[in-house]
Amino acid sequence: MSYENAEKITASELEVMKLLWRAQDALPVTEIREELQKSKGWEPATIKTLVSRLVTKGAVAQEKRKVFYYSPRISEEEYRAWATRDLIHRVYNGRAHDLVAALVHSDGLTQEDIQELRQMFRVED
Amino acid sequence: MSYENAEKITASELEVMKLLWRAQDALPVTEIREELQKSKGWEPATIKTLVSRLVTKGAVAQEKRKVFYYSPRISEEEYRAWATRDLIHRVYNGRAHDLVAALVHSDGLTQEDIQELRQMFRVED
DNA sequence: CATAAGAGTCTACAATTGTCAACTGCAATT
DNA sequence: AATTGCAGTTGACAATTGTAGACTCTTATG
Repeated sequence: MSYENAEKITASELEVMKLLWRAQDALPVTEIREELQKSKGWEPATIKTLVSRLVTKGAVAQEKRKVFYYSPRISEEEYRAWATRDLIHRVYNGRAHDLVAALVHSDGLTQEDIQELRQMFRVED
Repeated sequence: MSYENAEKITASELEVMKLLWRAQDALPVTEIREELQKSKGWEPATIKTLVSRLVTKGAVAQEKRKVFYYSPRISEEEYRAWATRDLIHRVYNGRAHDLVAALVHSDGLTQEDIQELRQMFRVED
């Protein structure tokens, strides 16, 4: 499933997705709750809502066992690709290379990053 | 004024900002309206709302003449920097170079883009 | 088997966003 | 001076988002 036509994932929902992406297997709500309660300070109810909305949106699959187990239906890479294209269109008027230019000139990259990127560009052909 | 503490600019509002960034001088609503009515099909009321909200948010300045003239208070570069940092944090867990990696591997860049980027990285030191 | 914990579902509610209409006052034109 | 058009302001309203409580039904445990 590509992210193309999927509904938009919101910032809060994205935190759930990131957790699911990090996990290798499907997770029961229990684990999702434990994690996000600690890291985000969210109430269990909030977490349950987010997971439900993600299921409704088709971004997360639920698998019935004793209890539902949840796993991502879109990969982090797909989402990243979409989010990046979205940024390029919305903010950079579709010019991908303007984004990279901005990156290079910003202080967002460390000297090491720049080195790495050079490496990357050398390797890519 | 840096964008750091400014309130978030929404997608619709961004269209107004882009117009103001393109214009060299401050613009009266008349011109903003004409442009966006054509390009976006928005009603005058909608456009007026967006401009007002941007003024309230501090993203746009109004200068009193016969009629108010509007101009950006934050530059496109500042906004781009902010939006890009935001993407990197939200989606790439703070790893700027992961973003570039994704870009390089995506089909978002043409072969020419890649050439250009190489150039960029060569020049940058 | 009775009971408690908590997963799953439903409902809620304020803030934000996308869209726009109505009113009000000034300014140009007759 | 009277009229008309439109800038500026206020209000509106539905959809989305962030955040969470309440209720129900299942399942593990005494």
